[in-house]
Amino acid sequence: MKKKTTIYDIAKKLNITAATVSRALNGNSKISEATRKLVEETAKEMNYEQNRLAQALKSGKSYNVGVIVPRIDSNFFASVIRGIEEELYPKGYHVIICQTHDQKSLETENINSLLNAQVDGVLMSISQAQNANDDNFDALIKKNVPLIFFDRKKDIKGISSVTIDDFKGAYEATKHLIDQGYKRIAHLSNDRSILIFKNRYLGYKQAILDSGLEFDESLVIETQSKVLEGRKIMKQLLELEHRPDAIFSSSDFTALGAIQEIKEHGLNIPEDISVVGFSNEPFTRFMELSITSVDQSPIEMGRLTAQVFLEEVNSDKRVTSEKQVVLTPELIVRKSSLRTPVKH
Amino acid sequence: MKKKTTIYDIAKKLNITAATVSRALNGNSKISEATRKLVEETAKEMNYEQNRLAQALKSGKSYNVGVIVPRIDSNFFASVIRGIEEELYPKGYHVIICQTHDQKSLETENINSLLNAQVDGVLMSISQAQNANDDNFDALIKKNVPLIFFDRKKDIKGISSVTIDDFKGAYEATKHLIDQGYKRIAHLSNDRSILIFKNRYLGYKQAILDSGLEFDESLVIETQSKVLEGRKIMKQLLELEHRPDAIFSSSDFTALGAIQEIKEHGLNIPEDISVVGFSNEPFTRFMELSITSVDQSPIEMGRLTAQVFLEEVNSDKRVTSEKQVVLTPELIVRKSSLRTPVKH
DNA sequence: ATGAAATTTACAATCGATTACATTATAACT
DNA sequence: AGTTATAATGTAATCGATTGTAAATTTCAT
Repeated sequence: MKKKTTIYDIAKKLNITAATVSRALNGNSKISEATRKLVEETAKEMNYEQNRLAQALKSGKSYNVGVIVPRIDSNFFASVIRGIEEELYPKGYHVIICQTHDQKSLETENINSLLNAQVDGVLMSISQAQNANDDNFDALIKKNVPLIFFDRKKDIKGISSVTIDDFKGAYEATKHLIDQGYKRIAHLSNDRSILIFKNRYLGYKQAILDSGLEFDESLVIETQSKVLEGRKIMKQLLELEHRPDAIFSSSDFTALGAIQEIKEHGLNIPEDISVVGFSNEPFTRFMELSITSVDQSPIEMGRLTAQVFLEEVNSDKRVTSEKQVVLTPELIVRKSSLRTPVKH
Repeated sequence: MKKKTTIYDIAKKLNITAATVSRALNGNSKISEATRKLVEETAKEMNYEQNRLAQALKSGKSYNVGVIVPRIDSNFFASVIRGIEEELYPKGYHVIICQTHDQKSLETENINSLLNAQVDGVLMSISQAQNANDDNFDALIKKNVPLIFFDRKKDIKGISSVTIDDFKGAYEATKHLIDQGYKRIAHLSNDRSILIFKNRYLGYKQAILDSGLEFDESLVIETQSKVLEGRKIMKQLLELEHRPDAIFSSSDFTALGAIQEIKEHGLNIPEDISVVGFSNEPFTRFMELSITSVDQSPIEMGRLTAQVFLEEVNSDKRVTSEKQVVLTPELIVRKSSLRTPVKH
């Protein structure tokens, strides 16, 4: 590598001190207009670029933030990340993305690895908890590294978060099914120690109770957000003596699996069984049988998460006033749940 | 933040020098077993963690590498990244992921931004070129920062790359269509200044020529890898006087768009028109009408790319022997192109 | 013209880890 | 015992940028 020009090189060339160069470049008010201009020009001339590592060492800030998500090949997380980048890049931050693949061990590894890389903060969506302890976050909290949850959060005192109103999203999705005349609505849930899934479950339950339908706990099945899991569960449901006539899934992926299984059994959607997903993944729109889903405005979520981080990192006070931002979800009705209007 | 313990703290506690601590921790052979153990123990005791920034400054290595891709919400790129991470994490590297969204300007921005962050190398899949100049890479090359292309490459002297044999993949896909009896095969191409698209085009062309079919340049359409673009183009093709009876698309996304449009026109797949995509995105398998596609073994590609990087970065010699790794693609035949065997 | 105030720039320490070189302690050998 | 080889540790410079404090220079008023 060609050796980079440093402020010392500039200083030598101009017969001044590195200190002056540094101040000139940083807009320190104690520097005369004349030298500032001179310095800036020669800096450009010599292709000077600030050595971030040196600056990081001095300031204690790396201008790197870690983003931890279960996976990046879902449109939802990819979009959140995009939102985060849009907000953080202009401020000079870089984003290090880590995937947990929903494994607690990888989550731990990622956190340590990010701490080791001296990140200025961690924005994360937690993975499914194999067990209940939160040692993972302890390391972050102990070191006082700003931690912000988005979407999949845990309630931890003092930790900010940006989420959507999952209860409301689930409630409206379920209500939509009820309004369409479906009576026996199953719910494909997920690990309910993660709040979003708990809230989706609660929203579903409340909608059923509010409508006077019978709530049947046996129609709530906990599974993972994977197509094949959806198929497996749906198969079981279809074999029930009194099978459901609608599915509200907490994930688009399981919803997709369910749809495949239903078709394979020769049933029609939405005539025989209706399906609603969650997240508004692009494929829900692109399917021939487009899937009704709940949009979570992921880019907006990413932007907000980044903003909360910036606020925290820029507040010199240790006020750590925890902030809970909650977005409103939007139900997108598509073919998979829309019964053709009854013909007279 | 709690102040971290440094090697000086350890040194003070043991009444030795920071230098000794450093050497002990780094396994320098000039340190006695006794003090080494002592140092290691107290380090653990005091929760010592190496300050990467300081080390980076001293060594000139940041242990960060940049990965630039058009987007991360495609399974292909997400998987390549996963492969890269699997290879690089154990070696202590971190991966900074940047998206270009196929915009040249963002590509430029990302490269500069990564250089500014002092990355030790850049692994990238180039975005569509709005124009022909390669100034983007010049900055990297000039600074002698290891650059490695994967998948979407440009031929630049001295730059290594990891790709698949796109020609072969396209050839076999097209041959498969010909073998199925299709005679008028259109090709949805993409910016052919990017080699993968050029090679897919050439493979398609060669397969047609080899089979004795007539090659019709007007059946080759250049478009972008988006569902809606696929629809648009397909609409035009269907309006042709002598419309194609098969489509070989260089992208799964345009293939999907094409399929939607074909169905909307009341035609049957694969009876009336057959469709083959490229990349083996998960949705190609999950569709009710599963889509024939070409698998690119993305995780393997990622791992190999990372390996090539490690080789380059660890070779103190400036040998810069460029390395071209080429993987073999695999055609996955599915419903969208498989004619039911003729019944007698 | 002279002292005080204001402005500008230089000096030197610092962030934490690494490392060439110097120094001390220990062992070995004649 | 004396000399040398060897092992173990210390000293101090270095990476590049920042910043409190000191010093130099200029400006201004009298």
